[in-house]
Formats: sequence, C-alpha cells, structure tokens
Amino acid sequence: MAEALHPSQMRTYFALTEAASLLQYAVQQQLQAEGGLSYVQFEILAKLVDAGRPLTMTELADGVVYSRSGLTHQAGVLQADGLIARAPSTADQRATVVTITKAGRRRLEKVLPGHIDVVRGLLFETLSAQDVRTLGNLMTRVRDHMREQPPRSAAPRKSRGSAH
Amino acid sequence: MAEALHPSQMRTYFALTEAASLLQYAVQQQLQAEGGLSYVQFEILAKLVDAGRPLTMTELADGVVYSRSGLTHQAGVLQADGLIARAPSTADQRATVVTITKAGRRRLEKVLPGHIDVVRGLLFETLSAQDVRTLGNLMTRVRDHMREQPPRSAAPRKSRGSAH
DNA sequence: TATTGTTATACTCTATAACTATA
DNA sequence: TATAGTTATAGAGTATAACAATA
Repeated sequence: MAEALHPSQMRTYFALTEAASLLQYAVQQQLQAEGGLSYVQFEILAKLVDAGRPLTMTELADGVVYSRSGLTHQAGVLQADGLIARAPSTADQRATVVTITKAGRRRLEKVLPGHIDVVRGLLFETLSAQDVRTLGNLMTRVRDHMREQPPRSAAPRKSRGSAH
Repeated sequence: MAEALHPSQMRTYFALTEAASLLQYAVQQQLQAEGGLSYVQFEILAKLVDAGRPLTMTELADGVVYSRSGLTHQAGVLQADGLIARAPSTADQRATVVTITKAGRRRLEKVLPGHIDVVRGLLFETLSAQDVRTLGNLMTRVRDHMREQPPRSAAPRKSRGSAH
C-alpha cells in the first residue's frame, strides 16, 4: 500500500496546492479589506443570493461549513452586522429560515468587483480561453469524484491531541 | 473595471476552488488523525527533510506562514512535542537554527503513506497520465504567475474590523 | 427516536505590536 | 539602523457535547 507518487504527480500536486493557497489567501485579504467579510461569510451571502430564496440553516451549512455550530456562529456575526435575518420557519417549526437583507446585498455588491479582479488577475491572466476550458474540464471531473468519496473519517483509532 | 467573469471562467473557478478545499480538508483530517499534526506543522517537517539541512526560522517561514510570530508559535509546539530542536546559530548570532529530530522524522514517515493515499485517492484517481501532465503544466504556469504578483496589499484604506 | 438549531466551552491558528539581541 | 526572533496578547474560526424544541 501507498507507494510514492510519480514525479509528475508530485509536480502537479504541489503546483495545484500552492496556487490554490495563494489564491485563497489573496481572496481572503480582499474580502476582509474591502468588506470586512471572511470567506465563509462571503460564501453564505453569495449562496443566499444565488438561491434567490431564503434558506434554512441546514441548507446553508451544506458545502460551506463542516459543523452546524460553526454556521450558527457565522450567522450570528452576519446578523449582528445586519447582513442577514433569521426567522423561525412556518413550514417546519424546528427550522430557521435565513434571508439576506438589503444591506447584505449591498455588501456583496461592494465586494464582488474586487473579488473578480483578484481571481482574474491571479488565475486567468495567464490562461487562454482554451486553457480555461481544459482546466475546467479536468477540475470538474476531479471535484465530482471528490464529492463522491466517503470522507475517509473511519480514522484509525489513534491519539487525539498531540500524538507521540 | 471588473466586468463579470465568463461562464467558463466561473465554472473553472468554482471547480478549482471546491476541489482544492475538499482536498485540503481531507489532508488536514488525515494528518491530524494519524499524526496529530496540523498542515503547517507537516509542512515545516517536510521542508526540513526536503532541505536536508537545518534551516533558520526565516528560511522556514518563507512560503509556509505569513507572519514570523506564527512560525515561532508552531515551532514551539513542534519542539514541545520533541519533533524539532532549536539552537542559536553560530554563523549569525541573531539567527535560530532549526533541526528535525529522529522523532520528527519518524512522525513524518508515519504520516506520509496516509497522506499519499488521500492525495492519490482524491486527486489522481480519475486522471490519466496525460491529464496529470496537462494539469501540472497549467497549474505550474498559474502558480508561477501568482508568485510574481504583488500581494495587492495596497488595500484601499478601509475599515478594519467589521466594516459597515 | 431522529432532526433542527443553539449554547457553552475550549482549543487552535493567526496576526500585531512591543521588545531583545545582534549585525 | 536594519534584521532575527520571541513574547504578550487579542481576535477569529472551528469543533464537541449538551441541550431544547419539534417532527
């Protein structure tokens, strides 16, 4: 089990990893500087606008965050800032329905141009239209495969804190 | 300034972003579960082994972390765990020289096979050898371009905390 | 019983600023 | 004066577990 990666795999892995890290960092800096938003907060607002309708906490959590309490926390921050509103659902009394406010839309609009500038300047500047399609095809395939994978969280019962 | 992205660019951006996020999360889980290491800690150990010689804190910080104090903190954790050792440099009295210990090497070796399994299973499973080369070429180009970019931290003098 | 969501809590990571010491 | 590194500190993000309410 677990032979070493092929050199071309290593090269690809490192390039992908570093590029993604640089891009993520730049995007986070831009969102914070121009809108006081963390990336997760930006994702929440974007998801609400994209959906075009209010979403429940569970719907929002999907793909954005790995724990429900994490989302509750972020929703609390966004609500305190007046960017979203939460109300009990009428359909299911257990559920909370999240709506984006006008201020939330404005904040998203304020931040979006800079966001696009960063992505274009870092990611797309050196890619031809054909490159973009090729990369899109490859990464879509990879992403779809990743989504299917079981989270492998059948982790060997190992130490929790600092293993030694 | 800042027109919308082309649909194929959006598709590529989202696929890349989500795939990188899923991969990063899976890798972090694996490193934590099997070795009690954060990704940054893993990078530090890997960098020391890769260099094949002791490195100064400044050398270590490059590319791994965005603030020196952050590295000091992580080095403290690794040292407390016995995975690295720090000693004053003889060449430059200001500098600290970091060495990986035997325990550090063992920890890295313990974690590496699982790391490779995750990367292979998630990233390379669906890619042909040709796909890997193509993706590597594209991402290497993108990464090199990103490295050259000024960090754009000439951020518009905006609010710091929660902008409103 | 299972699900939705919140709370309390604790831990990790990161960054800024002030500081020490060497160059 | 500039650089290497640490310290103190504070803030943000995230997760687990316990809980309340509803299905």
